[in-house]
Amino acid sequence: MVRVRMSDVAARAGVSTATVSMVLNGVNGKRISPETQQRVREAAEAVGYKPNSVARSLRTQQTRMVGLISDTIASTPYAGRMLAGANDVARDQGHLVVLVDTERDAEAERLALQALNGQRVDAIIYACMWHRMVEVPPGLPEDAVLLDCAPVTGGRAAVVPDERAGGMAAVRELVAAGHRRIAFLDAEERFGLVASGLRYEGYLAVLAEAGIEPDPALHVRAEPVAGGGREAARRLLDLPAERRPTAMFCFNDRMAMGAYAEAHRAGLSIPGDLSIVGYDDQQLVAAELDPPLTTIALPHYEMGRWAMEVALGVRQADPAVPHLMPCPIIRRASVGPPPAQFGD
Amino acid sequence: MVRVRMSDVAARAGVSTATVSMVLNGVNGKRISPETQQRVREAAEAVGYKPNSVARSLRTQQTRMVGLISDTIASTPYAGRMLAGANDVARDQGHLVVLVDTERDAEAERLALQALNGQRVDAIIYACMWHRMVEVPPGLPEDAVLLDCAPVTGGRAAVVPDERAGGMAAVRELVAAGHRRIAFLDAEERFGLVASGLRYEGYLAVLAEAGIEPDPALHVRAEPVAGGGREAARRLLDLPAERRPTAMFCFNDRMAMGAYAEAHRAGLSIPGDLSIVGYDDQQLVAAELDPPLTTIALPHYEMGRWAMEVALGVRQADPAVPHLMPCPIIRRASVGPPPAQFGD
DNA sequence: AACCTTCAGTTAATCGATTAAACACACCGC
DNA sequence: GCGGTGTGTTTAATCGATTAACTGAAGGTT
Repeated sequence: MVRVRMSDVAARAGVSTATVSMVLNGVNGKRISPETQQRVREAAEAVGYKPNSVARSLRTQQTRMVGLISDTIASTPYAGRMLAGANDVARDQGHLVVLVDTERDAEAERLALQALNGQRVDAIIYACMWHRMVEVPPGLPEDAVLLDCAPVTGGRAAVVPDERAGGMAAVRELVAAGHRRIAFLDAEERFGLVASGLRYEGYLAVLAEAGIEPDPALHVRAEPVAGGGREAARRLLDLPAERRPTAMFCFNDRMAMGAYAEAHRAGLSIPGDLSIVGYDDQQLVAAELDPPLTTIALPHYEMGRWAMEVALGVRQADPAVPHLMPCPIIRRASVGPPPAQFGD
Repeated sequence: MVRVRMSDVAARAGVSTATVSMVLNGVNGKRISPETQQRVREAAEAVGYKPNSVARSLRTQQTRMVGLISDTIASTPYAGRMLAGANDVARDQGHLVVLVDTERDAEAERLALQALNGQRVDAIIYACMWHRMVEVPPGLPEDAVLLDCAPVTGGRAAVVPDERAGGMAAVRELVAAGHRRIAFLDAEERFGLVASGLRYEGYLAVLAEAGIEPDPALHVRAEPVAGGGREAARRLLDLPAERRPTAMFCFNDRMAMGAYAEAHRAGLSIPGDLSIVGYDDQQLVAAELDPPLTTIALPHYEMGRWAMEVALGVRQADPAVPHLMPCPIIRRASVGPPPAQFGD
């Protein structure tokens, strides 16, 4: 791996490095004769010249690198989709992404920010792997973009999923199928999930628009994992027949997985006896349940793209209010009409 | 964000930039009086000096950045664990990781390599998200490290999971519980998974060491997803009672998920009537099945660490042969003794 | 007194590009 | 013959650090 410098190209082409630079960068204000351009290009090709971005960055004050600080890359399967979205945009714009995982540690965050600042990255994205409200870490540049989190103080470009609309889409799907007794298997409040309140708002909004009186007994809370979903489903199925739900909207796909298990135990078929909608479109799971789960997808890829587009100035953002990214419904096979005795 | 240069610190402390550099970098061969050191440090603190790594890199010819080329960050939930391992080591060594996703496209790979080379990263890791044999892309430096893949031609430092040992651990667990009729729910050959052959080798090796004659009817293949697992399990459970397996070793957790479903349909309890072991320890799934799945974990985090350690020279690797990373068994609740009538 | 060491720093070259300003030359008009 | 204009290219400063080589003063030796 020999290092070829611009001066090597210049020497071979019999010109100065200035000329080489202008030719190779296609500087348009300057006029270089076509013959010289040709010679320079051939020389560069011949010696296998590859520009040294470090030197270029020093001079131009841009590194064409974007820092991506994330609170956890390891522990969620969604992280990849965000990274992919951000990465695709970065690539198209000729940028590279520098990834730092801070594991939600304030000191690590400080260090990361310092390192990225030292590397003079052109922009910074601060990403969370769960939709959260965050205290913006001190030292985060004004123009940093927040991804899947919103600043408690406001005033930063940020993108989060439109959880309320997602909740509405889920419940509308059930209402459209004819259900009127629709349960919401929510996460317990102690987990402090902002998604929980918003999805519930969506749930209530659609019931209202459909003229359905919400039944408090159908809003149950549990741990947002399969076990919790199972337990919540059991409580609902234990209700007297006339108060029992014909459909369940689950806070996430894992709870839906638990609800499936409990439905099977109770001898109920899905969607014949019970319809279920999840949330997250968790890869390797939602599509593999039996029957495949109708769910609301979290738009991680799109949010990753959005954040990178704003970071690189391809798109403008209003820092006053977080951008709400739509959560599309993924229709599979877990929703059907309510059982006959409940039909109308 | 004012840019403070070293010369600003030097001016404030009344010394030259050389002195500032020596003090701040703790160059030990050089002697700077304690008082001067003190003054320099105070000046640096006062003006908020942060070194410009771009300039430093240009001079020292090291960037303290490592390139990580991956074939897909988006589509697998394991990617995060690899990244986390690599990232942790990089951080401890004062390095940053630059991530590029090539989506298995040769042209994108070429571009990525060129970009990383241009940025003069100190090392390169080439990562796959499924254990594969790969053609090393042209232009990949000699000292690049392969992660979760092995070069078809050999000769590069590489790390892959020890699939054979993992298969052995899985089957030993079942043998130890008393099973003798153990099925292997394998992936179909057309998927070209190197893990498949190796896990099967492990399966056969343990049967041999336990003195169990392998029954070809118990080696079934299907698509390595839940549906495939279900179908494979059905074929096995349809066998006449005396040839039916009492335990199933599944190629992956998704197939195990299908096997669970089929077992329930057949009215079999796990692990009372049927024991199951998976592979992958897929997050958000293996632990959430009911009962929680005993499985073999893929050591993604450890492989990520190993690769980064080798890349940064913290650890030596033998390029002649890929390093085999152990796959630990994760004991949960899906393995028990065989049903009484099969006991001995 | 002449010479050598040691100490505490400074000077200046260097890394490899970019780019404003200067320069050389040809051509043109009067 | 002289200034003006255009063209094509070079010169040299610059980005912000690192570091080998040097300097100048103080102290020690013979």
